[in-house]
Amino acid sequence: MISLPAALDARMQRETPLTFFEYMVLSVLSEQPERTLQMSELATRTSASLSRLSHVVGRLEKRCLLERARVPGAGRRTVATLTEAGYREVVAAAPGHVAAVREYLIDVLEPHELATLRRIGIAVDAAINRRRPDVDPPRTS
Amino acid sequence: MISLPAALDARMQRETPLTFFEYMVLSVLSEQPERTLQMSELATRTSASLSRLSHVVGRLEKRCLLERARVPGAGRRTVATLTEAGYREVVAAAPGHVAAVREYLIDVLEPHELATLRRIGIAVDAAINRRRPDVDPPRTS
DNA sequence: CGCACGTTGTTGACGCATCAAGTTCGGCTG
DNA sequence: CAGCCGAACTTGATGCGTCAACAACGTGCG
Repeated sequence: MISLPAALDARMQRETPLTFFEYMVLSVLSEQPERTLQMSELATRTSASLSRLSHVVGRLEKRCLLERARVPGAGRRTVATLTEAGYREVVAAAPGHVAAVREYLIDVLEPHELATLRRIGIAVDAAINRRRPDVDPPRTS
Repeated sequence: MISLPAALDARMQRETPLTFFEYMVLSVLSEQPERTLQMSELATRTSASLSRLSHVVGRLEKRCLLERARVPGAGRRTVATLTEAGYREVVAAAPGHVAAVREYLIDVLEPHELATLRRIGIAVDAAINRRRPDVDPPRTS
């Protein structure tokens, strides 16, 4: 559990100019209808805090892989949209990412082990979010 | 896999003045005969790079939780030794750490799921270390 | 006997995550 | 309709991890 994320991240950065998390962000966007998603929605889908996402999106914007735009007349809502360059970047990176995950995880497990791992993930997530259902919560105490 | 380490780390830092990794370091030391271990050995047992360990040990030393000492006549060998204060710190932190791991992982799993998870861990570790058996390798290319 | 090399650690610079504070909206309430 | 509150982001400071370079120490080879 400790080694796997580190190993994946290390390998990704060797083969592509993308962090694992950056890849997740771009990847989620690429699957969206207009390649566009609101920041807070993007945050929950990548299981990141809004703060972290904002920083990362800021960097990705500087690298011209996506763009931000305020949604007028809708509070402070902001959407991020994948650019053409960003789309090409994800597409180029995808095979390597998939291969890494297969090599380190999927391919070394029996089908029933994978199924169990899936159940474990769901159970653990539930346990974590039971008393702390929010990421980046406002200070209530 | 992504959420669990973050959740554990967050909870530890709320309840104790120790990072999960700092806890591991102190904990490993506390189980040693003289509460003493060589840096490189400590690094492998905490699955960290020597560099990372050196930084962390440096900080822990500033906080007087352990001490470093060169071993004369043995290359550049250095050993870290837990102080009394360090020992008290681990002992105080231990129950919280154990409780957190139980709450988020152990207690939400069926025994057979836990057993499978164990096998998964071993398989994944093997896959990761197959072609990259060294941490912090010298640049050979 | 000297020096080149491998081992073992340490250090500094840099990048990323986190936390707390600030900002900008809309909506509700009195 | 005025002020207040919460939602949705952003920003800046701080701390940790990583990488590459360096440092210190034996050892074996020529």
